Amino acid sequence: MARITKAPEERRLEIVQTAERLFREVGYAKCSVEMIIQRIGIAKGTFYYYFKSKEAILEAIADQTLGQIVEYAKDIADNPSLSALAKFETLLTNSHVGNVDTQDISDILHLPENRELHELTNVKSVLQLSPIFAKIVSQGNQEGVFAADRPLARIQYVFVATQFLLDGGLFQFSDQEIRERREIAQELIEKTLGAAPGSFDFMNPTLES
Amino acid sequence: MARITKAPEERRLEIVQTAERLFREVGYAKCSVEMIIQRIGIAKGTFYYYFKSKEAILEAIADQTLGQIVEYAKDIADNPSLSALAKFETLLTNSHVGNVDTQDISDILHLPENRELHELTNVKSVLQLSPIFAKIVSQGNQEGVFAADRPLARIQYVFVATQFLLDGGLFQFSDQEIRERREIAQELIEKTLGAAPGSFDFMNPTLES
DNA sequence: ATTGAATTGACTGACTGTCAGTCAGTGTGT
DNA sequence: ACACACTGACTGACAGTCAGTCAATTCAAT
Repeated sequence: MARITKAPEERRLEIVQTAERLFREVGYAKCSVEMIIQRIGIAKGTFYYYFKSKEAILEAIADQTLGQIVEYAKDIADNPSLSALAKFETLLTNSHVGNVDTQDISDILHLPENRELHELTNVKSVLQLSPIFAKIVSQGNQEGVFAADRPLARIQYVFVATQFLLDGGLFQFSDQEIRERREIAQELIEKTLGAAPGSFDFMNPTLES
Repeated sequence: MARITKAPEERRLEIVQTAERLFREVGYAKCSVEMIIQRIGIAKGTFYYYFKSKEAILEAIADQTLGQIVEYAKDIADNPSLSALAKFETLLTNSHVGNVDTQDISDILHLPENRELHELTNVKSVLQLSPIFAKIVSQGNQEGVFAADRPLARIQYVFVATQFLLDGGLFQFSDQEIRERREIAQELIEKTLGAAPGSFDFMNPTLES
């Protein structure tokens, strides 16, 4: 077959992007390496030249996505002109923080067959994002809006609960159940951080359109 | 080969038990159906005569274990001579409730390669156990030791956090980190249920041996 | 400067081994 | 003679390997 060489960067990206699209279309388990390489038009060996296993590329995709989110969160957290509460509002309402899934990738992750990847991503996102949130909590302590010792442990607790309970597919809750649990989440986050009741009202907008 | 026929019940149990032990020893993914049947001395077809897939037996094992725990929890919850707090203490300290894993099966579940099963079990245990806990919370409300509306949603929130955060392998925390997070957990559970500070001291025993 | 030999590293694809799952058929108790 | 437990060779699919190919790059000799 005609041999086409590309810059490693480019090839790697090509493989990642194609794999990502296929994982979304048919699910990780059902997507064979064969499918990926045929779609691109490369040989089996090329795939394994870049990735040591099929799982490795999955992690690469997840890490890449999470990396973008972490970067975004850091930007917000380090912005000196925002109050702690404003930072929380930005991170929790806008954006995909607290919900690892980019719009694009969320479908993949919520397929039942991708449970494993999903949990992996959830865990990683908690571990990487919680220190950033903890920093914001410390800022809030200094501003006097929070009163929370051991910010990291506290943030992790509520983060995990919110992440795993409210995040997409895991618990198959109805809209009503989700709404109720989000209200509880707000109350508990406020209590956990020692914030005034209502501080996190943005989590439960009363939609009057 | 010499053909040995057994009562279906017995055969089924034999398969489940052997599979359970092997999953523990080598992990679910790395344990082939071949291994299981060779250990027992049956043919491939026999395995598939009893279970429609490899995953099916995994679920059977998980369900069986969870079933025992749920039954135990129900017994405690329905015991009219125990106070709500006593019930919580029994369920949270003794036993494997809030930690699906039986001593025996916990090793399997915490192998990294069994992440999928692990999450499955965690989710199922939350869904099945939380209504039981919610009942105890209602009892506590009547006794005046708790003040918690929407008990189910509340319980699920703290349950998920505690389960996913503190349970075994997921977050690879050190002993020190676990201890700190358990203290936070106690505080938040008390706040969630509107219980007096210290009500759940049994969660963090000061060990003076 | 030009040649061409040596080296590198991206790339190939036939091949291996493994495994989940199937099925046509066999033995056994009632 | 019937049904039900059981058999094991077989299939198809797949992840991963490896010996080798090819083109670009480097560099030493002319």
